[in-house]
Amino acid sequence: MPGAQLPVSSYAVLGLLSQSEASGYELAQQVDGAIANFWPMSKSNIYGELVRLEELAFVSGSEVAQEKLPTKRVFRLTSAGAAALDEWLREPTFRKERRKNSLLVKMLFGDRLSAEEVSRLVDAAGVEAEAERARLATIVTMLESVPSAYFARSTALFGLRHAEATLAWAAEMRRDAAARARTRSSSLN
Amino acid sequence: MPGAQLPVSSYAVLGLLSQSEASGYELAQQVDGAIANFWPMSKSNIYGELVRLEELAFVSGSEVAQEKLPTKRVFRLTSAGAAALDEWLREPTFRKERRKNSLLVKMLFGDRLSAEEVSRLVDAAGVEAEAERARLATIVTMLESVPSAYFARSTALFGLRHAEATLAWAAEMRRDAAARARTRSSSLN
DNA sequence: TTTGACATGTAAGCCGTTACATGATTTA
DNA sequence: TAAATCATGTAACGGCTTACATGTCAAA
Repeated sequence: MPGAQLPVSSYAVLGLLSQSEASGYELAQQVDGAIANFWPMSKSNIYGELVRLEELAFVSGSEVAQEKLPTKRVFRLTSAGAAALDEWLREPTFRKERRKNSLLVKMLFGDRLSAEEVSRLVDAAGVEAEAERARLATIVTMLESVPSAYFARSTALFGLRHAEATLAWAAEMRRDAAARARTRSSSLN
Repeated sequence: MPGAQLPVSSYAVLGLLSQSEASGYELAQQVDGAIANFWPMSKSNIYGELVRLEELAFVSGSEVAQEKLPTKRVFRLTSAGAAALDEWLREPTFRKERRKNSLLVKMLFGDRLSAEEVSRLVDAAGVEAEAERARLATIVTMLESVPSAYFARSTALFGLRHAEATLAWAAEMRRDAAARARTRSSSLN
């Protein structure tokens, strides 16, 4: 009876709690810092997961009073939670995530647009990808010198390579569009 | 009053209907053929969209009786539907799709795994990416010779470049893991 | 004095999935 | 005779989002 399958968000929370105990509020901050790049979670989502995980006894929360600040509930991973996390981490069979990409939906129906409008879409995607590329390149370089951030760096590197792929694609699209414009205008003459 | 924002799935259906009228059943088949790579939709999803789009008068359905086959409802795009589609297609501001990737969640917590277990994850991702690469490379090449499939090819090319990016990343991870194993064993001596 | 950080949650609702339900016809 | 294709949908539910609700304290 291997653990009931939980949403990935559950394991993301378990993973964070495996590094250090935290309140829901603190988890939300941590998510924005690291995981959000490839697994965004809203505040409500996190609080909801904590309820679920506590019912499963995968985490246990205890109130911690603070001076001059509201009392918070700090959660820590239980051994059952750690076992569930590790089991999931080892599964190489990540259910195939269908990557949804509305840019490609637009591209597919590019026939309905003018060449200029298509270019605008491609350029916008390129600009976005370049920003992402620069952002991730910085992070990857920074983490290079931090041995303990080996795995964090690897996730950023994945994003970097994919941003580069998008840029390469955009460049190819621009070249193709130019070539297309030539053959089309010549066939019109 | 630019159109109320509909889910991307609505526009995907409108896009397909802009190419030819079709029944829900036929749309489901078309989705599996092309769009599913970057915007999968279930049968129920499609039927649901058709209900919504018909209420909005973006499509209109009419029953078509068939010999020896069940009657079907064939939908065609209305001019209002075409306008809504084109407006959406032109928007270069695709709301940022959070690309969710559970592999990266696992990688981020790679510290909890042994080097072998991490390798297994990376290898599995590599195998999957290679299959995807090969599949898409074939499609891109095939569509190369079909001028009318220009945009379909461009979507496949995007997927191809991203599969290559994943492969490149996996290769880097393997190299890093090897280097890491060396420095770690030497520091243990 | 108002804004922002700290802190926790509920409510409503959308998008989408899987499973279920039905029924004729064709093919193996 | 069983399975697949054609054809349309409903039901139930899961995951997640946004907006709402509340309240203290520190800083600008």
